[in-house]
Amino acid sequence: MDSASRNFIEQMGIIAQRSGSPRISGRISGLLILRGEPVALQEIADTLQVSKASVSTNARLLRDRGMLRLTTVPGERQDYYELVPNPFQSMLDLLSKEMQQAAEDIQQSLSLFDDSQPDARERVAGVQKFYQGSAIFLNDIAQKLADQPIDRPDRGES
Amino acid sequence: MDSASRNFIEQMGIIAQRSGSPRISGRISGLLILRGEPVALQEIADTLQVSKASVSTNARLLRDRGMLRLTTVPGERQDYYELVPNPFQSMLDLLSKEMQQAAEDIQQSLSLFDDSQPDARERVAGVQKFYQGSAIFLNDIAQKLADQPIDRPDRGES
DNA sequence: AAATTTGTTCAGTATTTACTGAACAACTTG
DNA sequence: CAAGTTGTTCAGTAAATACTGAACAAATTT
Repeated sequence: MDSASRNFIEQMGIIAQRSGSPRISGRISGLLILRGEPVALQEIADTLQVSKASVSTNARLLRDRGMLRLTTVPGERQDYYELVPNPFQSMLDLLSKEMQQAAEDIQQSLSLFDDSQPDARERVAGVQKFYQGSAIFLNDIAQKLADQPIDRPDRGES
Repeated sequence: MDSASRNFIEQMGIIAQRSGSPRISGRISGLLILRGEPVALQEIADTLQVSKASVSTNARLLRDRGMLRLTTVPGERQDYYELVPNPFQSMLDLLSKEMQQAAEDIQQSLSLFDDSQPDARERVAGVQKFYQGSAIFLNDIAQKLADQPIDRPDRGES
């Protein structure tokens, strides 16, 4: 593997880590972005020089976030992973859902306040609005992103 | 302190933790949102039942993020912390800067690719665009948020 | 200047998280 | 059905992070 690719993969690992995800998950994304086609689990492990246990765990994490999907190859027994058509849209979709969750948690908390401290209640309501609004905004961004996929030009379905 | 307030503070702690920040930093934000006025460092520590060392460290973290500011009270020796007028705008501003940083890191990485793998290079460029675009979007959201502060109605300056 | 107040830093600890190797389960092939 | 392949789970370990108490520094008061 060339040094530019290695650099990109490591970069993606660092970015993942900065945003609170396991470094390996970022590296996996990086590798699959570079490849642009399905890659076998064992090959991912070999290329990144990590255990297949880690690849299994982190690939599932990314799958749960909707960024990867499992594919199979006729006549092959191995699992292949590839990017979904618009991985970052999926990422934002999930982020939006998390913000929505936070909004609901605060909404719940807000309902516990009585009228004895109207100002505080008002400010909590403001926080709730922020999370609610952010969830919506993120959703909007994800929508706009749907028009400019980052992985492959196009591929059709069946 | 009433149970609604305690609940909100804990909720903010959990949300902070979910997004990769120390739980205490979330609790401090929560407390200051409820209060809506400057609170002394020692009082924060007492109220949250954590060491003042933790409050000192985490308050600085929040200050670095632009969410809190240090204020002083005439005739008082203690440090007082309060929310800035629009704490969540500040938060998004910083998030935007981080995305911008990621965009630049990938840009740097992108420049290392030669013409031998045009497709991969193209996809990396797509990732770069995503981060770049997200940084801009976040900035836009922050701007819109500037109109609806969440802490106090208004307060003037001097 | 001694005593007091107050915030920060730092060493140490506890907790959490990431990762690995090995055992296992499911499945396929001979 | 024995042998081989492949992914997952789990126990254990290594590494990172959060937090505390204590020492310290800076400033104020007596």
